[in-house]
Amino acid sequence: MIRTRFAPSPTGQLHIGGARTALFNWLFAKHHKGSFVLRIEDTDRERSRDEYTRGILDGLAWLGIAHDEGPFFQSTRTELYTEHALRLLREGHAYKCYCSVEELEEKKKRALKEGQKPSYDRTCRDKTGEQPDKPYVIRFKTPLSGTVAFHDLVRGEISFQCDELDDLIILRTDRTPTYNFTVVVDDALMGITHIIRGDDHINNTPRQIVMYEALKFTVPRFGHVPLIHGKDRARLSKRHGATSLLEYSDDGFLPEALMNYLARLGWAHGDDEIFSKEELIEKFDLPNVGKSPAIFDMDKLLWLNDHYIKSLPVELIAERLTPFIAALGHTADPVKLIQIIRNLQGRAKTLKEMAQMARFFFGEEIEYESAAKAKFLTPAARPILERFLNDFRELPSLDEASQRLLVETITKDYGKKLVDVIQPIRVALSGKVASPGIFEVIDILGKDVVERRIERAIASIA
RNA sequence: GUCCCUAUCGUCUAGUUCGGCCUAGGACACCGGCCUUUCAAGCCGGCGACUCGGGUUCAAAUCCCGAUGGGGACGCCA
Repeated sequence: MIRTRFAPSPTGQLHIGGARTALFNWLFAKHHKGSFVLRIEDTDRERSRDEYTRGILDGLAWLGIAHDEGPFFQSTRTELYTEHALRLLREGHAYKCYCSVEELEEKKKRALKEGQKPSYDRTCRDKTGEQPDKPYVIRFKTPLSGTVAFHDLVRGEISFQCDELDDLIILRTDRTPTYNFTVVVDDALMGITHIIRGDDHINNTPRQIVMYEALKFTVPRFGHVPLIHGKDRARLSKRHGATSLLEYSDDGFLPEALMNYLARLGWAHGDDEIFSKEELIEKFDLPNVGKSPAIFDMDKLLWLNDHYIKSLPVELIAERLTPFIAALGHTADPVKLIQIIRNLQGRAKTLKEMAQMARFFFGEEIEYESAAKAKFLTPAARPILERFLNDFRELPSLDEASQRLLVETITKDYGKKLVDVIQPIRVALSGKVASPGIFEVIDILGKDVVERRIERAIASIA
């Protein structure tokens, strides 16, 4: 059975790149009827924070990615790593290194200056004898020669010369394990069959493979997916806008849209653009993943979000929109809310924007946009509004046909165009020059509110 | 500096495995038109790319080599 994992470190928010890696792992596992494991790599105790772990968990849940096993925390598994590190030491695959941080820093600087690669010079590799009073780290004995090659599931053959690799620290002075070691131990012990991760890990792969071999573990398959870049073609970071997954939630994006977008970043299935979660599981596979980095394109995400706002069931949109309405200080009548959404679908690209647009449907007082008032709430418009108000009071029904007849009659009587009558009304009711269809607005607002707002608009002209 | 990865419209990509069906397809964005009570949406149309140079071949976006561009990695971070 295929087993994949997502192994973030809780040293920051779950960002778009991480989320996509998680998504690919999850889709790959689901596609092959396998299992998806979540593991939190919190071996850096300085920088790991519980709030980030929570953020990662919440983010994945929001996106709709559910892990089958875990979350496992590396901080609870330290004995395991120590045990295997000691085993390597015993079997001659690792050694104690007494070099101090300062010495190493010095050596590196010198090497770089002389145009050499800044890797560890293996001073302690062949030293014999203990130095009981000195602190030490345990380093892995990387083979000195030969090549390490592997078949990458998205890139094909990749090989490295062993002399490019240096002897990595696997246990720190304080006996805590380091990343390249824990990842090997855990992936092996957890039975991970396919490691799908960002291509920034390609360089780590040969180092890890030699450890798998020394530990006599089965080497898993690797697939390195390209990183996501910002507009400047550099790795995505804070300055590229919303980078935490949950920020997209707060900004009014739908998880359906984000999942669809993320999946299409670096992966394609012919010319298809729209994929439900089920379709993604059915169609996703590693051979279709591209090799070059993709640039995050907000416009396309917005387009997809817009698409899902229009196509998901209104009830679902209502449920998702409610918190945004609440954030603006309003509560919506469920029936009315559905009506409002139907009129705003196709106009708003995000839930946040939709709530903003829906604002005038709520509350008693509305504010006029100054440009709108200046242009349409004019002395010239006053008689039209008065006439409308007068006739509207007598209107027996708010259905579109009755309303249309009324507005058209006024238009004809004044020798105007439809737009000349409707715009002042629109501003009177919404405060803005742009709104959903005016008859729909009137219907949603209801007779009383319409009358009061027209009265107020007339009074405002004065 | 060294190593590794990568290269089709502005962006995401199809096509590359098995060279001809590619005068390179789709989508986003952009521009124009239609529709129209505003704004959107929708519909129709337009702009727009095989990084470059050598090969191989009757034929190359597709295969080979090189250059260049871009990215990543070189931590007692993950």
